[in-house]
Amino acid sequence: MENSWAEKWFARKGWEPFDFQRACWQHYLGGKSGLLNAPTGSGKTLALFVPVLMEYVRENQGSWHQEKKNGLQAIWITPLRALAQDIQQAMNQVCEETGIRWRIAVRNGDTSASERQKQKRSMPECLVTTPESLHLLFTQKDNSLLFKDLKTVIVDEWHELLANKRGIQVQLALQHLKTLRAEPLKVWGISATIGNLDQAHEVLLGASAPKLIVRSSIKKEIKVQSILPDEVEKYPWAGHLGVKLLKKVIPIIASSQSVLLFTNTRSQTEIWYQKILEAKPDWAGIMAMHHGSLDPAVRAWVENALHEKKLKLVVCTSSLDLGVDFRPVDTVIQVGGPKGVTRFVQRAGRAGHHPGASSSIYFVPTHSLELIEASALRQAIESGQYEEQLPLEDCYDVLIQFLVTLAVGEGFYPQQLYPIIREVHAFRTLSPEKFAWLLEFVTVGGKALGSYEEFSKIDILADGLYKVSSRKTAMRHRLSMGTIVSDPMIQVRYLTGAYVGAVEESFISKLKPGDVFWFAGRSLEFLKIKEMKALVRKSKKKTGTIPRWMGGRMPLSSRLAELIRDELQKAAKNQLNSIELQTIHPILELQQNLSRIPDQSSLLIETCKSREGYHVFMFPFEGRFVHEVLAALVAYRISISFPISISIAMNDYGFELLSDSPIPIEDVLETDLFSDKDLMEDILSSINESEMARRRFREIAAIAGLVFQGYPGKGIQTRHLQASSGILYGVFETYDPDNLLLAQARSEVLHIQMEKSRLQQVIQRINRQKIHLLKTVRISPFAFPIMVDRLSRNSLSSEKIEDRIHRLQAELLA
DNA sequence: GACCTGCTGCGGGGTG
Repeated sequence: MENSWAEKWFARKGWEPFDFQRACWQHYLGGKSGLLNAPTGSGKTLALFVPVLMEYVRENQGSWHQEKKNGLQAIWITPLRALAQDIQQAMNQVCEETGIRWRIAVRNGDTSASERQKQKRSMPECLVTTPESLHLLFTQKDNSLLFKDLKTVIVDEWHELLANKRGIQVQLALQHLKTLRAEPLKVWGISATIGNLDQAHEVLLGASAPKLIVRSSIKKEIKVQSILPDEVEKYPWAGHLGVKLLKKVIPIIASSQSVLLFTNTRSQTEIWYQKILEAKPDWAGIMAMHHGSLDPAVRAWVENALHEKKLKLVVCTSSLDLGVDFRPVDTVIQVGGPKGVTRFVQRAGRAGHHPGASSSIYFVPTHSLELIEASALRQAIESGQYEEQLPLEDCYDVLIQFLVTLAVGEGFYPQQLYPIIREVHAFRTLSPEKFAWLLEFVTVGGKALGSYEEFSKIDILADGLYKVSSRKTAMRHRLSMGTIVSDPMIQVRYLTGAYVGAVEESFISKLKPGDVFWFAGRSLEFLKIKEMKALVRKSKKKTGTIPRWMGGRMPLSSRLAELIRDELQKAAKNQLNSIELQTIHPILELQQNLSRIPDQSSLLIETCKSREGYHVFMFPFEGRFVHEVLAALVAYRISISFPISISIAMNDYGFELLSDSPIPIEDVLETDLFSDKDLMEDILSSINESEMARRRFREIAAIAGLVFQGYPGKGIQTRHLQASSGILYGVFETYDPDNLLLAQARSEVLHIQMEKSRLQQVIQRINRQKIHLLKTVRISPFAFPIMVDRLSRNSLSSEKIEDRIHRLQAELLA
């Protein structure tokens, strides 16, 4: 009977609670922790907020009208600031309608100083916050008092945090909060569907926690509709823009109320925005653009206008993947392969955003082969195959930051802290020796930095308490908390001083005064750099470079890669059971005639001679990160026996080796080109590992608080970041070779950058596969995009500089 | 002959 008010309240609203909501109530009131798996827009916030209230009412003997202030009862962690207000509103509505007097407050970077003060005097019953802001609370004076009444922590969108360092922050925060409470703390995660929900549960709640995953039975129907070119033979074989299908996209937008058009890159967003505006000038006031380099104020305006149904179209990047939960959108268009099933489903879910509604998404291929990807995506959705989000481990940078956080706050005793850290999934194997190393590092700067005062952050007080006493250290630490390290950005402003947005410094540094570029939907002429700002004015010129940013490269997920190989297998057997495969048939036929279509049991290798030289193409279909390493490995192993210079290129489908002399591929295939033997050694010899580790170290040094990075988008203070982290790297290498942060940098190169485990699986797969080595008379449709990729950029090369010069000389003399 | 790229996320407080 104790949840009767909730039932009545639902009934009064004419709702029927979903089964999963009831299940959450039951488990929650039974004192359990767990993980909720439900699609967005299905009422998952209510599923957990309502039982939190129920418990409160129960503990107050049914009286919820009391005036007595209660302490903080629940913390709601969200990865996005933009979600906080929405959650707060939804909760406030529940409280208003049920009459429960709860104060629900938001605390994040937008929270004003006065609001912070207010919260300090008296905490609300429920705090909606980010992982970073929660950690900032731990640096406050007497902060443990804030949490004395805490009963619940809910981690929203856990799948977004699980696989990155923010997820480790969440793990650390949970473990710490548990120690502040005598009563057991209830912890619930909310997650979208991912391939490893069990693991998501374990990481959040601990290996020893009883497994409790509540799955909603709500099936979100997702319809995938590809926009097909009229004549696939004439559609580009390579490329990434897809604007040739603009004519077919316009009518879809025209007949919709509000559309989100997702692209994969910021420059692609700029281009599509321009092209649509050219085609439909009358949409000028009702369409907008949204990506990470735009002025935050513009972005906020767009989000708001979307909410108020003022916009017909927003062209965007992943910046709108999340955070439009409560915004009305009826059509979603995806331009280009989304590279992963989860991302695609996430985007599709932006449309028809309420229980029961189906979502439909239009897919616009940017080149012909991408149609295979569309077909694979549909298969993935039908069979429910999602990517896994793999948790990170042993991130000492995050742990160092946390140690300083605790020391800035109330301080810690190492012998008490160590077992607590060991309870955290990411550090469950942390040895006492390593912990001792970390303590030495934060107190005296380790072996290398001992003489520098600024690296001796924590003092050991007389009673053994580890505490930061320097106010300057404390302040700097608060300013640089968090695990997100941005690239150096430079502001773009008009001569009048008006702010346009921020672009990577590397882009601006390539421009000459007078160059014209498109940015934020405007044609701008670059004038000069002044006070670390790029000054521009409006230009009438319609042509110009589009800025390129230095974003991520988003390789094809291994799940989707596997499904693409499945689709190829079907095509090879002529089972064209999707409209996409039928459409692309002429190209597949050409591939078949010139070469062959690889299936799951075979690896296709093509060789070809052209004016450029001798090509070898291999098609593992494993995504560009893996191909990059694989290509370097193969080139290296060839070069051991045959001293020829080889340049390499790759895309998500395969890679190319190019040389001016014939590549003896038959011979090297016989010598176990893909052998497991000495695999890692050969890989490390074939790539510039130390340079990669050095670059990786930049982020680690920033998170560990060794270099102060300032704020992103605020000038160019970050310029020296690479330099100073590079110096530190060198110092550690020489004077402190056992430094755990160096080891971490190398491990991140291997596991994150090169996807080591995936690489090993690929090698194993290739060794099982039958190799088809074919000589083609001209470049095949599969090989063409890889070649284009190489032509369009100066791809990395295994060729030594001297060799290249020699070759160029020889060409000149010939 | 076809082609010309590379995402997102966060963020001071104690004292006078």
